[in-house]
This record gives sequence, C-alpha cells and structure tokens, in this order.
Amino acid sequence: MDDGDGSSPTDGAGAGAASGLLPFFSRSPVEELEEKLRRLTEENRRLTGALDAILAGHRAPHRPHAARSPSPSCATARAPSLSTSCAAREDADAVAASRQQAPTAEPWPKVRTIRVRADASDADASSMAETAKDGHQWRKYGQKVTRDNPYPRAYFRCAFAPSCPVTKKVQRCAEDRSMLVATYEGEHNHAAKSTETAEFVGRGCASHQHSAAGGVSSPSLPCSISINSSGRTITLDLTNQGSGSTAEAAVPREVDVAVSPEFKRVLVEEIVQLLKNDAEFVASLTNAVAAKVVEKIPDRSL
DNA sequence: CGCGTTTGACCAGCGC
DNA sequence: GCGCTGGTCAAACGCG
Repeated sequence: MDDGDGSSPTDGAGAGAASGLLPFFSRSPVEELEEKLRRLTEENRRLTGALDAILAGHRAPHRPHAARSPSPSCATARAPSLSTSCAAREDADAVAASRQQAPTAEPWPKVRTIRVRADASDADASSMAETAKDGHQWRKYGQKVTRDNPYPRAYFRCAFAPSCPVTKKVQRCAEDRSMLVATYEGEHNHAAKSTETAEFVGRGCASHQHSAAGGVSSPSLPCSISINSSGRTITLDLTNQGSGSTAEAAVPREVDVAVSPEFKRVLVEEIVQLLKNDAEFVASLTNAVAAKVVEKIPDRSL
C-alpha cells in the first residue's frame, strides 16, 4: 500500500487500460485471466486511493482538527478510537482523519477500521476477537468499557512478532450489536501475513460484502474472496481455512504465493466465475472500461 | 507448567 | 489544576 497505490502512470493506467481493450494474443486463457485480474486489482487500488484523497480533501476545510471531532451523533473522543455509534460515515472519517494527521509523510493511514458482521450472541471479547480475526495472530492485553458504548472494547497486540507495533481494538457496535468494529493501528514490521485486512479499510460496511466464503466459494479451494458492492475492492483471502496445518497457515497470504500451476488454474477459474456472476462487479468494470475508453480517445478523433 | 486471558490499577492526554 | 476518559501494564487466574 505504501508504494503500490502510487499509481504508476505509464503501465498502470495507460498501457494497462489500453491493452485491456485488446484481445489477448499468444497466451493461455489462464494467463489472460491472471493478467486481467492483476490489472483490475491495480486499477481498483488506484481508484481507491484517488477516492480516499478526494474524501480527505473534501473534509479538510471543515475539519481543521480532525483528531478532535465531537459530533453529536458520533461521540468519538479521539480519532484512533473506535466510534461504534455511526456506522455509515466513520470509515471514511477514519481514513480522512488519518490522512490529515500525516498529510505528507504518511501516504497511507496508520489507522484502519473494518466492520465485521458477527453473531450477536457472542458478546464476550474472546469470540469478538475470533470473529474479527484476519489471519494475524493477536494477543489480548486489555479490555475496557468506554463511555459511548455499553459493550467492552478489547485491545490486542500482534502476537506474531513481539516487536510488531500493530495494535487492534475490537468493539461491538452500540447500535447494531451484530456488528463488530475493529480498528488497526500501525503497520506490521514483519513479512508474514502481510496482506491482512488492509483492503477492507474504508470500504464501507461489511454487510455490503459478497463473501465467497459464505456463498460461492469452492470447497476445493482453501481461500475466500470478498467483493464489496461498490466494486472498489476485491480481497483474496488465502488463509488456509480448511487444513489443520499451522505451518501452512503461516504462509503469506499474497496472491503470488508459491502454488502449483494446477492450483493457480483452478483458483483463477473460480475467481473469474465469481466475478462473472457478480452483476455489480460487472457493471463497475464496464463503467471503468468505458471511462478508460473515453479517456483514451483523442479529442480530435471525432 | 506454560501460555493466554482477565481485570484492577496506573498513566497520559485533553477539556473545562 | 482537576477531573474525565482512553490506553496500557502486570499480577492473578484459568485452561489445556
């Protein structure tokens, strides 16, 4: 995220989008699909960064001190804190506030908030952590009842590396107890499990996500895919959910993890099938391609 | 017995 | 300066 969303203007938007309109020559269908998926992911990341920048710019004039933003409905004491009382805007607020806190030195927010739909009966903190788990291993170091939320807030640290500065706070939403709000602070300073849930940050309510794990996923694949309705984010979760091997669970969840060609082929086919069946994704993709086509057509060509 | 969780105490930041 | 609140620490506790 640090350098990835920098949107390389040459290959990312330009050549990538242009070649996206051309037929794929001299490549296998799997490679075509992989390339296509890679470009879509790149484009998705680029557009996300742009939207976040717009959001930050939009809020900046009204909120010179975003770290302290006492709004009547959202009793957020501090920016990094969890505000579980207003679900709709808070993700964007967290991103915008984080960007304002570090406008130049920190290109990506240190504070990320995600929401997870959870079983409302699991009110205890341990199940909260379990529900909101993200592939990282967390160690709980505290719990606190905050003023604006009757449900306790649990504090977690990354247990994978003792020196890892990342902390995580999990709290049940005051208005919708079936919703968990997890706030991540800091960046993991270790290589393993690097993708975590950063792709979810600021992407809206978790209830808008189409989770392949709960619906379309293949039992043959140890992975899950989440696509949010806005079409902005695709998250590949390669956590080995099915197998009991802890060693395999420690494999970095990057898409380019070393797997067999057969696995890659099946995985790509599954992904493509998922994407094709997602009408909203197809619509978003169509719009993005159309926009790029318009962008590429010279003015004098008409 | 080791490890993770719980929970009360303590500390720091902020507003009044 | 004081009080409130969020965040962290660390000893006690529980579980496998």
